Amino acid sequence: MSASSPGPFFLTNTLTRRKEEFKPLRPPHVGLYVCGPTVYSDVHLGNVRSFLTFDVLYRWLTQLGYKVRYVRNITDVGHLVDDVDHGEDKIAKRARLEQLEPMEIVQKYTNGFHDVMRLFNILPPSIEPTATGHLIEQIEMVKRILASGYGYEANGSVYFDVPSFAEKHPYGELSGRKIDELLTNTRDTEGMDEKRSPLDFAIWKKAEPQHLMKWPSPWGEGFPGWHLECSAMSTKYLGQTFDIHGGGMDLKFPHHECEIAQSVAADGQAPVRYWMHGNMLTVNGRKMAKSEGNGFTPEELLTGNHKLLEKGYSAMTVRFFMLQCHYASTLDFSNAAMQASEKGLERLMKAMTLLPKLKASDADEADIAALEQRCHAAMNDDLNTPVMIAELFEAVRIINSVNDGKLNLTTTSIEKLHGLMHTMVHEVLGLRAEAADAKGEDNALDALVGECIRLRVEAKGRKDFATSDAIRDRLAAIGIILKDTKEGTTWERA
RNA sequence: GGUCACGUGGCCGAGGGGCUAGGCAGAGGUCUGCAAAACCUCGUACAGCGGUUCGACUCCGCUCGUGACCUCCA
Repeated sequence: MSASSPGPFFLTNTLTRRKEEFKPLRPPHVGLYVCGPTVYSDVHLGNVRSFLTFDVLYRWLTQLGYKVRYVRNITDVGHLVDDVDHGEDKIAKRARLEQLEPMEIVQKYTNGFHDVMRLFNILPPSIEPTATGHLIEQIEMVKRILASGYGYEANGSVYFDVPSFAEKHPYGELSGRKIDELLTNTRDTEGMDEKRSPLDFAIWKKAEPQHLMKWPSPWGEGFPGWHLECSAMSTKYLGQTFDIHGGGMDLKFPHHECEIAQSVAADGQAPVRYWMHGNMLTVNGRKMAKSEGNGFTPEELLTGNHKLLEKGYSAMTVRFFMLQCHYASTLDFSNAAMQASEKGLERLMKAMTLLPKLKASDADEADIAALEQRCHAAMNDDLNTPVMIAELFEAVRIINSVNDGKLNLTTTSIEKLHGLMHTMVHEVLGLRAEAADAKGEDNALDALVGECIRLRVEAKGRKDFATSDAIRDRLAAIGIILKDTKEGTTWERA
C-alpha cells in the first residue's frame, strides 16, 4: 500500500441494504466467495460484468493490504433445464446435442471461460473449485441438514424443508421475501410433487437411469441440488462464516437465500457477513441473458460481427466502459456509449505513456497528494470506480499540461503521480495498454515512416506545403497519423 | 398479480438538501503554414404533480414510464 492512509473501506451489504464499514473476521485475512459460471455455453458480456465487479473488489482489497483468499467456483453439474421433476441436467443436455461426453463439454467451456477472463484481464481466483470435485463435501452437507431436521428424503431425492426452517430461523432476509407472500405467489399448481411445500428445494436429486452425470449416495444414485455446491465449497475453503460473498443480482433469490438456509441448517450459523450483488448489463433496456438471446460473445464483440454491433471493440474498451458505471447500477450497452469509452480510454492511456517523459521543475502547481486521497476515497466508498475515473481524468489534464510546459511539477510530484497512475490504472482498474501501441516493435516500419517524415520536413523547409500535406494525407490513408509538435513530428497508428 | 429498484443536459453515466462530477459529441478560443493532438472557456440537466424546508434534482406522498426478481440465469 502506498504511504498515504487509505482510510476505512465501506461497501453496500445487500443483507442490510446499507453501506457498512468493512471489517474482516480475521484480519489481515479476507475470505471472498463469488459464484462462478455454469460451464455449458459461452460466457457473454453480462457474465463478464459480474466477474469484473468482483475482480475490482479483489484488487482493491489486495491494495488495502489484505491477504485475500478468493474462491470462485465452476459449476459443472447440477442445474436443471426444465422444471423440477422432468428436469434434465443442462450439461447433459448439451452433451447429447453435441455428441460429447459431459466432462468434455465442461472442459471446453471452462477453457473458454478462462480465455475470456484473461482477455478482460480478470485475475484468477486463489481457488477455483468444481462441483464435481466436491461431491463428498456436498453429500456430507446433505447429511448434516437431514440431521438438523430441516431436510427430508422422498423417493431418492432429498429436499430442504423451507416452512419448518422458517419457523425457527429467518428465511427471505436477503431478498426481502416473506414466506406467506412466497406461498401466495407460487405459480406451481401441480399437486403431484414429492415436495411437501412448493418452497422446498432439492439438495440431492435422484437420477433417472438415462441421466449421464450421477453419483452414488446414501439415497441412491443422483446428483447434488442446485444451491448446495456453493455452500459446501465456501464452508470447506473459507469456513462456516466468512467475510464476503458476491454474485449477480439475479442470484439473490433463490440461490443465495437457499445458501444461507442450508448453512444455517447444517452448521448453525449464518455463512456470510457481507453480501454483495452486482447489477445487470442491459441491451436496449433489457437484461442481457442467454435466455433472451441478446448476448454476444467476446469474439463477436472484438470483430463486431453481430447485428447489435456497429463495429468491433477491444476488451479493454469494454472493461473501461463497465468501470465508468457503478457496479450496483444497471448499465446499458450501446454503440454510442462504447465509442465514447473507446475515445476516453485512448486519452487516458496516451497520458500514461507521457508520464515517464515529463520534465520536472522547481515549482509545484498541482496537489498530487490530494488527488491520491480523492482516488482512495472514491474506491473506499463502495468501489466507486466512476468517480475514481473522473479523478483520473483530472490527472490526465495535469499530465498533458506538464507535457505542454503549461504546468510545473517537481520531480517528487511527478514520481508520486507516476506511481499513483500506475497503481490506479493498471493494478486497481486492471486496464492494460493494448497491442495497438506496440508500433515500435517494427523497426523497419519505424525507419520507413521516419524517412517519409524527413522528406516532409524538407518540403516544409521549402514552403512546399502541397507536397508536405500530400505526404501526410497519403500516410493517413494507410493508417499512419503524423503530428507536428515543437519537438518535431511524431507518428502513431490510427 | 406480489416484492424491489430506477427515471439526470445530444448520448453514456456520478452525485448528493444550499458548493464543478467525469467521459463522448457540439460551440468558441490558444498554439500551428494548415491540420491533428493538447490546453482554456461554454451549455445552467435532474419524468410529472403535490408536500416538508429559509432552500430539493437530492427527503416524503401520489401519478406516469422503464426494468429486475418471483423459474435456470452474472
